[in-house]
Formats: sequence, structure tokens, C-alpha cells
Amino acid sequence: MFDDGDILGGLNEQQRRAATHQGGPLLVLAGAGTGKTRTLVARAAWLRSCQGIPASRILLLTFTRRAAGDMLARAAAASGSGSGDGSRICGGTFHAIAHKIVRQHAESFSLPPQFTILDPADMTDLLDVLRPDHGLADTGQRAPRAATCADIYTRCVSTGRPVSEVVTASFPWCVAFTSELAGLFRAYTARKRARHLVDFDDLLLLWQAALADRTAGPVLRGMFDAILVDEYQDVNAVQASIVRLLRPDGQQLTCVGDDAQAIYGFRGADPAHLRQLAADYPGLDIVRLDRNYRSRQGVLDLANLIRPSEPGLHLVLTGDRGPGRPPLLVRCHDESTQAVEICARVLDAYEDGTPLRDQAVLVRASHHSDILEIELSARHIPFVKYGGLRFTDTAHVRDFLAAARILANPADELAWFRLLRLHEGIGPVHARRVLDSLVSGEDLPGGFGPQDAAVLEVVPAKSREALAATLGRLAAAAGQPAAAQAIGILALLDPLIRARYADSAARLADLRRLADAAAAHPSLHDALAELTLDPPVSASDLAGPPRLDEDYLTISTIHAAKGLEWPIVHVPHLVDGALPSDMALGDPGGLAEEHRLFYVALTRARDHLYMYVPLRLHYHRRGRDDRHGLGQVTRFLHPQALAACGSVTAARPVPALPVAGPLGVTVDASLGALWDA
DNA sequence: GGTAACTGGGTTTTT
DNA sequence: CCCAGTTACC
Repeated sequence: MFDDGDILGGLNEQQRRAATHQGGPLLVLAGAGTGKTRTLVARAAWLRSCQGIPASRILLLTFTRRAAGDMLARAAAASGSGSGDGSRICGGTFHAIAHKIVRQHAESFSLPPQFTILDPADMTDLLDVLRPDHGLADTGQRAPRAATCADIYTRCVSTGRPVSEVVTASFPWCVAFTSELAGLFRAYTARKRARHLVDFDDLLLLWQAALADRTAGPVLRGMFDAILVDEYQDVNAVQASIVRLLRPDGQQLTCVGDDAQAIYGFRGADPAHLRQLAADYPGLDIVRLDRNYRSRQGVLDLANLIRPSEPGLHLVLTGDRGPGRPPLLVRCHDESTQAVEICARVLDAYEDGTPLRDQAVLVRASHHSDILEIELSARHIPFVKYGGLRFTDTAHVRDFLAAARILANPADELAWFRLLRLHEGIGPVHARRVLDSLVSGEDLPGGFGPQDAAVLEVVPAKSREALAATLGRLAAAAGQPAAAQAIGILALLDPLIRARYADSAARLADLRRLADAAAAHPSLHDALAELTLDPPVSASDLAGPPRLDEDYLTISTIHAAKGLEWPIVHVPHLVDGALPSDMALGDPGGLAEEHRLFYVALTRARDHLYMYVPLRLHYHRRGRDDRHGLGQVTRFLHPQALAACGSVTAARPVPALPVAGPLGVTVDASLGALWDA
């Protein structure tokens, strides 16, 4: 048993009110750096000790696995290291929880237990396969590409709006293809089901459907007495509906969010759901956290000045960490100068005792750090990059995952397609034929051996040996424990990777680590689900946490930096077109989201904030024409905001011209010859 | 007919 | 740097 002092110690008045709120639904409007995690953890502890709710009946929903792990660990620590059963709070991302439920009760969702999860890249591949059948390829016009189709699909599903509406509002250049898209999506869902595949959106939809089911709903609802939702401003319509279905009466529902930090609109999220809570639950109590424990006043002043103000939910942060220096705006000649300036300030701070670990460079788009990365490498400044391309998006990792998915779910034709085409001499057409013969020969790979001549007939003679070897290894690995399967996959990929990629040694080393990670799971299904729902950011991620004595700078997209903080933050590329991104300038909603993104970036800084404006932008192109553009300081830094910042201009450093002799003297001497003549 | 090798144009953010 | 479209080879 706990007394209030233990749980609530160190909380301020606002946080304490939120943690000990009684009864009905609660919305905590928590500004950046106001101790929202601590408050949520305290509330969970209070619900247990003062309301008598067992830990196992408290559900904590988050958006990233990092946030979930963080909070669950702190909650466990606060409750005295989880002794006894039922002492751990249930928690995870919406998708992870949904997956757990769907996996446990697959048959109730009309899915065979071996179903596999499509990651967004697979989803794009599948749409690409179906696209030609639906008038979206070879049209002569510019048709939406597979990745765009995937975006449109997800937007429709996660907002619950029809294609025509979504296309008109957010993808106006695709309006001419609206009916084709509708046909494509119909085929996509049918194919998914036929192949026992479930995409990220499906996970949420299935959970929602179960909760809405007359019979299953009460059972699922009955599992929990209290629901805590983090980052509520980032829920989409399906997630909002899941929360509503979990707590129709709002009893013991706690939502935490800040609508000024809603940055996932492209994924169907809408901060309007946060405002909607008040209408959904008439008894909703709202507690505001505006005491900021993160940033010095200089940073807060700017943050408050540029904070996007949605009607109704105003919030001004007050700090208690002392004045600090005002943020500094560094105008740079171009991107190279910007890179040099960032390196110089990073190293200055490092010399003054701020390790690289305590500094971060936050960018809008991952390619914004390209030039900087070259400069950092040249100066031997180690860095780790978060966001952008992931480990699981690289070709060889996808090859590995394809082989694993075939073993887990032999009906996964997408995985088959990829693995088959890895063989020399087998392209799309032969792969298709192999697949057709596999499907018609009733038994899919489980009992499929290398002797099956019928399948080998359909590929060119030169590919037969390699294909037979692959099929043999798959057959041998089928039904084995995860560790043996991982070894089998490595063995079958080895020759294929060597033949396909120039840098095969490095890629095979990656795969060995991947195989080790997969082998640690009880089954290949668990390994795959884990890798799909929470992909490692880099190969080194798989090798456990980096060594503590290693010091490195963080480069991160602003999206991936949400919820984090660093003593020193550098924000480059503050020009119109980069932030706000010109892709978002089309609709006003997009512009508002860019604005919030800027707010998120600035509020990551604890002590010092440096902002950089490259005035001339290079558009790097292969070939001759390098275009230039003139950068304008981002529109979000209005005059009043600029007045709250220091400002310097960094000229392009002029490189010394190497000379063989003293030119001035030589010129004078040659002039002298004129006078002498 | 089908695959590989080449070339030219385009590039946001992520569970 | 990745994808689509084209051409050259088997």
C-alpha cells in the first residue's frame, strides 16, 4: 500500500490535480515539457493504490513503442518493482495491442492463425501488383503511383471518408482517377483477405469491430477498469472510436494531449478528435499543465510567440529554469555554409563540456541533413540518424523478411514474388508462373520439395539449380523452431545475396544480426510481428544499446523527435519550401500542421536553440544544370518572433587560392618594366 | 518473349 | 539516391 506522499511527491498543483482526479472522464492539456509522463505515471499509481484498481486492469495506450516502454518502466519502478502477479500495467501502442488481440483470437476475425502483417512497403508493393488491372498504369497520363495510392487508401480508412472526398480534398491531381482508385482498393482488400494478410489499418479496424460487436464488445471492455491515452491529439478516427468503445461512459478515461503538437495529419490523425472529447463526454474535466520544466526562458519566449493558437485551447508556457540566452538565428550563404556553421557550433559546445549526446539536429525531411552528414564525416564527428529510411526498408532486409514470411504464411504471395525474383534469370513473368504452379499444385511450400519438376519446368534452365536449392531449404525449415528457421533462411539467402549485391559482405553481416534477433523469439510469427510493428532504426539497433562511453550527435526528423529533449538543439533549413514544406502549401490544413511541426522542433531545446537559414538553395542534379533558388526565412518566424532571437550572418568562407609566388610583388615588378622602357 | 543493363526524372513526415 | 521507361541481349 502507498500513501499519497510517495506517489504524488514532487508533483506541482496542476499535476497533482490531474493525477488524483476522481470519477468521470479527464482531459489533460499538457504543453511541451510540462511533465506529462510523470503525471500519467503518477495517475496510474494513484488509480492502483487509492482506487484499488489492479495494475493488470489498467490499459495505457501510446503511439510509439518507445513512449510505451518508457512509461511502463517508470510505472513499474514507482510501484516497487512489480512483485506479485498482476502488478504490471498493460500497455503498448494502439497497433501492438490490436495485434495481440487479433493474434489471440484470429479465428474470430476470420483469419487463420498464421496470418502475417503487411508493412507499408508491402502494402505499396501489393498495390503496385494490382495497379495495371485497374487502369492506373500505362495510361499515357500521369497516374498516381503505388505509394500515392497507399497514402490515399490509408487516409480514407483512417478518417472514414470516401475516396472521392479524400482525393478532392487532399490529392486533387488524382481526381481523374477516382473510380480507378476505388476499384483498386476493392481488389486490394479482397487480395489481402485471400492471402491471409493484414495491414496496419486492418489491425485497428479489427479491434474496433470487435469492440463494436454485440457479443465480443462487453468481453473486451470488461478486461480493463481504467484507460490512459497518451498524445491524444494524434489519434485518427478509428483510434478515437476505439477509445470511445472502450469507455462509452467515460468512467476512468484519461486522455493526455496538446493540440499544438498534432503532426500526424498525413496519417489520418486530426486534433479535432481532442476537441471533440468535450462534446462526446459532457462531464469531461479539463486540467491544464502549463508549467514547463524543460526549457530556459529564452526558448520559451520564442515558443510562446510562435505557438499555433487553435480556438478554445490556449496555453502559455511558464518556465522555472532561469533566463538563458535567446535563440540564435544564423543566416548562411548556402547549405554548405550551413553545414559548416552547425559543425562549428556543435564542436564549440563540445569543447565547452556539452557532449555530442546532449545535442541534436532536427530536420523536416530526412534528406535535409545530406550535406551536413558529409561535413560531419569529414570532421570525424560521430552521429546517429533517426527517421527517414529504416533498416527494414533496405533491399536485403526485405529479402530476409520475405523468406521468413513465406515460412510463417505460405500463402503470402508477395513474399514469394520477392524471393523468386532474387534468383538470376527469374523476373516478374517467371515468378508469376512459378506462383501459379505452386497454387495449382494444392500443397503450398510446407510439403514442397526440390524434386517437384513441374515447378522447375516453368523457369529458364539456368535458374533451375538455384531455385531447387531455395525450395529445398524452405521445405527443410518448415515447421522448425524459430532459431533453426533463421539459420535456414540465412543459408538460402547466402548465394542469392552474393550474386545480387556488390556489397554482399556487409549485407550478409546485417542479416546475421537479424537472424540472431529473430532466433530469440519463441516463434517466427512473433519475430515478424515485432520487426514489422517496431522496426529497428539501424542495423546497430539490433546489437543492443550502444555502448555508454560512445558519444555521438543525434540527427533526427522532427517527427521522430517528438517527446524528446536535448540541452542543445540545432534546426537547419528554416526557409519557406523546406519548413513549411512546399508539398504542404496546397491546403490550409497542411500549412497549419507545418506550423505545429515548427513548434515541436523549438520546444525540444532545454538550454540553447540555434536556427539556420540557408539563403541560397542548391538543387543537386545529375548532369549539368544545377539550379539555385533564393531562400526566404520561414514565414513562421514573423517579425515579433524574430525580435525575440539573436541574429548573425555567416558569410561563405572564401577558400585560400593556392599560389606559387608573391603575386603582388610580381605585378609591381612587371609594371616597373613598363616605366623603364 | 523475357530479363538485365542503362538512362533520365523526381524526392515528406510514420504506426 | 530510387523508380520508370527504354533499349539491348538471351
